[in-house]
Amino acid sequence: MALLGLLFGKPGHGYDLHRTVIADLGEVWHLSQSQAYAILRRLEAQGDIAAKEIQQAKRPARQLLRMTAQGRRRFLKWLATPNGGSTRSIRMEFVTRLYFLQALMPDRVDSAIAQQTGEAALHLERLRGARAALASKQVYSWMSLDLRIRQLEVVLGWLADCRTSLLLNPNPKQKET
Amino acid sequence: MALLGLLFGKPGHGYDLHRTVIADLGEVWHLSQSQAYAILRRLEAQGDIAAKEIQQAKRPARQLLRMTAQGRRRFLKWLATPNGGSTRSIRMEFVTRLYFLQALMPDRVDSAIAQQTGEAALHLERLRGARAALASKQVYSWMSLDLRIRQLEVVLGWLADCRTSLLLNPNPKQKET
DNA sequence: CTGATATACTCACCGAGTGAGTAATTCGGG
DNA sequence: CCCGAATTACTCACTCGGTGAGTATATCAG
Repeated sequence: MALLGLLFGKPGHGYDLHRTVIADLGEVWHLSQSQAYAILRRLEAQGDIAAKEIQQAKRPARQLLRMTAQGRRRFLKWLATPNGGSTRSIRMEFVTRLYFLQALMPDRVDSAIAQQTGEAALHLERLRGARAALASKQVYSWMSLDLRIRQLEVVLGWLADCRTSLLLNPNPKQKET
Repeated sequence: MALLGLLFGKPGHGYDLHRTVIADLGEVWHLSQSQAYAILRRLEAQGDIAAKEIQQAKRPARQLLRMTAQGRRRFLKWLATPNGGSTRSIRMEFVTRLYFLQALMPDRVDSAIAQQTGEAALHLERLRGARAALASKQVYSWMSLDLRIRQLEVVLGWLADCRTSLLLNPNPKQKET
């Protein structure tokens, strides 16, 4: 979805998309070049992006990629979908959503954070319930769940801090690594 | 490695191994049956386990699996290897190591926790360094790293709590779900 | 006696991810 | 002016993680 989103508005080449992800979201995703191309092939096969071969004088042809109408729909839908209670997906997908929201529709950043906070709080309650329901014999399941709960608690504080720092510091202008 | 470890000492069937994982480590790993069999096939291909076909009167043959000497070496090596600084691998692999350590060599539990704490603290320092080194432009990489740091801090507290609760409550006797 | 549950697997498929390789162009330095 | 290093732009082969459905038999409760 990050690769798809980078084609929002302006077409581009696989190579550049990968470089942009590295530069802007390098600590969020670890994306190898081959993986990027594999994902782009899939997006094309699904009809979310379309490629145009551009013949060049001396170099081999390059593929200019653009988002299709379907891809646009899917991207916007993804952009509005909260990321549930997995810490991992919050650290990766949710941060990525913030990246695009800030760039494309900065007025929605605040509500996205609020929405995600709600999701996380809900999930936290479910996990607390599950932890309480575990038999005392299941020590290791309990330990694992307990860690997840503590981490979600941290996420809630982090989300609040994200909100204040993004509101104080609007439009951070990325891409200038 | 969890599947391999369950064959330590006593041979067993893929079916039972899967069930044991579900029962004892259900919140640690989410392992489908087919995935379990796939992993077992790989372990066999690698020579960590060996299968013996057991013909039965009316039913189709079952595979009795046992650990090989090589598998034993690999398992014991894994059991002594700390899990670095990924919160995920701490929640999953490290907890699994504790599960086996408690069952097979309970006297090593304490030092394993201490060792893992050291690893986590080290990693935490590295992450803090990386966060400090980030350009102020890279807002989203910063956010993601910041969350990882907060989560590792939580992990350190959790590890300390694990230690006290496992020492107070030795040999929890699993498998009775 | 019949239908749910338990036992014990297999198969086909997709997505995530790595590492190496290819092939051209540009650019800086001796 | 030429050589080598970096940059641009991509491909290939492979392994691992994971899902969902299907198969076949046996047991057991109502």
